[in-house]
Amino acid sequence: MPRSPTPRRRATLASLAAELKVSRTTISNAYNRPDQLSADLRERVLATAKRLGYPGPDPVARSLRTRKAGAVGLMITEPLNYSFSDPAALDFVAGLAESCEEAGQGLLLVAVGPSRDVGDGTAAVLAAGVDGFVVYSASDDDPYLAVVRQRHLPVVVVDQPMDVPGASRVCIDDRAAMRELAEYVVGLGHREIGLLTMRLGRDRPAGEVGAAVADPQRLQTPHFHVQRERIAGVVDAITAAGLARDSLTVVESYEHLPTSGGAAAEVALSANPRLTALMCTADVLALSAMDYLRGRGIYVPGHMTVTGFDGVPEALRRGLTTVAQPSVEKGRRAGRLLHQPPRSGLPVVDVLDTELVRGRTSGPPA
Amino acid sequence: MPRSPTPRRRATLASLAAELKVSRTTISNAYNRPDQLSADLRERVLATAKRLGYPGPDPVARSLRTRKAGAVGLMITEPLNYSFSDPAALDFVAGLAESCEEAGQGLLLVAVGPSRDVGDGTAAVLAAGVDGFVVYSASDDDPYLAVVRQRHLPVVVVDQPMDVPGASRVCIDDRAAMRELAEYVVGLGHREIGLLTMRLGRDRPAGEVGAAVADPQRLQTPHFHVQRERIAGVVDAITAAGLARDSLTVVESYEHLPTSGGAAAEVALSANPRLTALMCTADVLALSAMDYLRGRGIYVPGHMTVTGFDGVPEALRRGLTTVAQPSVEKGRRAGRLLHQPPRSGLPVVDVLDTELVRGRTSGPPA
DNA sequence: CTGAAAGCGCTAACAT
DNA sequence: ATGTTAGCGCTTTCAG
Repeated sequence: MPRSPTPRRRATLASLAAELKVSRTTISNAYNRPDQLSADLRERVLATAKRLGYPGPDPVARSLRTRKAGAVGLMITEPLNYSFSDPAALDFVAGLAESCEEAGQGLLLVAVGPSRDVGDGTAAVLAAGVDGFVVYSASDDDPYLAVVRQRHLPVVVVDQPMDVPGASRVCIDDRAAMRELAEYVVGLGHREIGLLTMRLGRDRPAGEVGAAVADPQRLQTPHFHVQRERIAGVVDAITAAGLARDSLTVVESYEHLPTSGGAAAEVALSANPRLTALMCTADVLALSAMDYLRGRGIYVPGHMTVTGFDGVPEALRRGLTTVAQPSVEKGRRAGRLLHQPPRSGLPVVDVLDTELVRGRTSGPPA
Repeated sequence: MPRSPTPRRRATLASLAAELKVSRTTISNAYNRPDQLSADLRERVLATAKRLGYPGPDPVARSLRTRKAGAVGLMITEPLNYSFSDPAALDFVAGLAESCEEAGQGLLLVAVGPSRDVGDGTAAVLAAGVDGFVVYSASDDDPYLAVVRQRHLPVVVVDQPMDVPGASRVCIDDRAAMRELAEYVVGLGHREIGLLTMRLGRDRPAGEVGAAVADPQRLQTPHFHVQRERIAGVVDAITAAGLARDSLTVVESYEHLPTSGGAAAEVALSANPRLTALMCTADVLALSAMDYLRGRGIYVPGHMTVTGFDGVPEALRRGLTTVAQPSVEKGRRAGRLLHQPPRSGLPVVDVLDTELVRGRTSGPPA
């Protein structure tokens, strides 16, 4: 009569070996190197394993021994549930997931809400059993980034920050892309332009909520390289066109909510009612701004030109003028860089192409 | 002069202990139980750690010892990149991620593409260092599910399959929800109804591609409980209304692509041109079907009633008549069930509420 | 093809 | 408050 399939003490490789009166090596080989033992013996091992309810070598113990976790960690600074509402971020995750799947690796989403205390020794970033990290769009001074770096694991950065020694980076040329878009907008004749951007720093100025015009000082402390570059791109275009710097009204959104774009648009328009174009550093911002404008009876592009950035499906569907960037491919590349590091061992910077999409939300000023 | 921050051999807890001439326990305590040693000593430990580039206790070794991985695995049968294109699945993941974040746990996306060989000992499911699994909508006979169960870890099932011994389950009453929707459609006067459904089995009938009418035999072998129940719900309504069983044309879509709904609609309409309503077991199917219909000049709801299932944002925005289910909440509950198992230790079944959404895509037959 | 020995890096009891 | 002891479960040389 067969023994109970669930012995009190969970079966281990050792107990299986004892049961079969063979060495642990043999059991290990049965799982990891089938060619190292007779098919017959292997068969017996597997059968006994099933009988004893042995699930195969413990992944954690194996990881300890082999120094391979079989997974990569994805560090996102935003709360996870926000990231899941930004289609661009999502596409990125999908691309990364795809490359992990190909490589037979797991993808560990690391909980790095801004709320969590870094000092906490149990921080998930520290606890993650992974072979490397992908850092998605972190601020220059993200404390978690420091923690990740400390672990001495391979790191691939996506978008930002720029300067992580030893880390490869996948990005686009944000400045050039935004400049091209701004040149197009300026070329249409716009002279009073609003620029709605995401958070410029991890902090927010004391007492501020929602969105506010970013004063020059705020623009000097940009902890997010990407936003900085995109703003610079617009300034480049404006300057090149001989316009005054103050034809540009920059509004920073502190929150990343579905309605943030509308709120920022409102702030921009009350700061400068003569705006004829709203450029946004993300499609989600632009789409929300459009919803807001429609609610106010301001027609796009008749009364107001609106542009975005990212080229997410919904934006393209709605004809938004924007810069399309290959978010999915970013994810794939980031994964690949981790799974198959460059032969040289030196970090690489992978700059992907973007494309200006002239949609139906831009036109000459009224 | 301080030593090089990167010694050839990576610093370990033991080497730190040696350096400081204290026991390993003390170092361990410095990280895990700050209250167990003098603040002073702890300070010294941390300083030396920094000097030696010691990143803190190795997560894998700690996991082995404590038997906690600090992460839960999410097993999705579909390829990951598909899942990232279904908003309902995505919402679910977002909810799960949220609850993991709350619990300070990581979320490991396990690569379980249909392509991977289960026999492969390196299957990611086996290799995942996790404390439990969430199984999202797997077929009754999913081979990976068997593998997961073998690991003797806590398992929470979402939607399906029904019968996983020992596993809690989060679900909705698919049959009742679909029946209510079908009653509404029948109540509008429809007598020839098409039902477009996702895959009914892991396999597909030999030689089939795209979509095909599901014959009675195929309807007998439903490896997906959810689809089965939803179909049953429609049949319930039809039967209750005194209609013949053959007023219903069931079409099964074998692929899960953005255009699958349209393809299935085409199949349904050529199988029975007199259809006046297309009910779909997923919003993504319905939305695609609507696109198809529009392309053919078939107006909704004038010429054709279309209904969906899930209540994803885009569907609600487009006014689809559908059943809204709380996908995000499903994810949260699943996570919670894993992180805070019921006191009793007994598996629970958590049936969430759904809501019939009477949109603008349903009306009386032409 | 199989086995014996030696840890991987850590923490949990249990002293002291 | 700190140290000692004893593994967690596995893989990997290296010999037979």
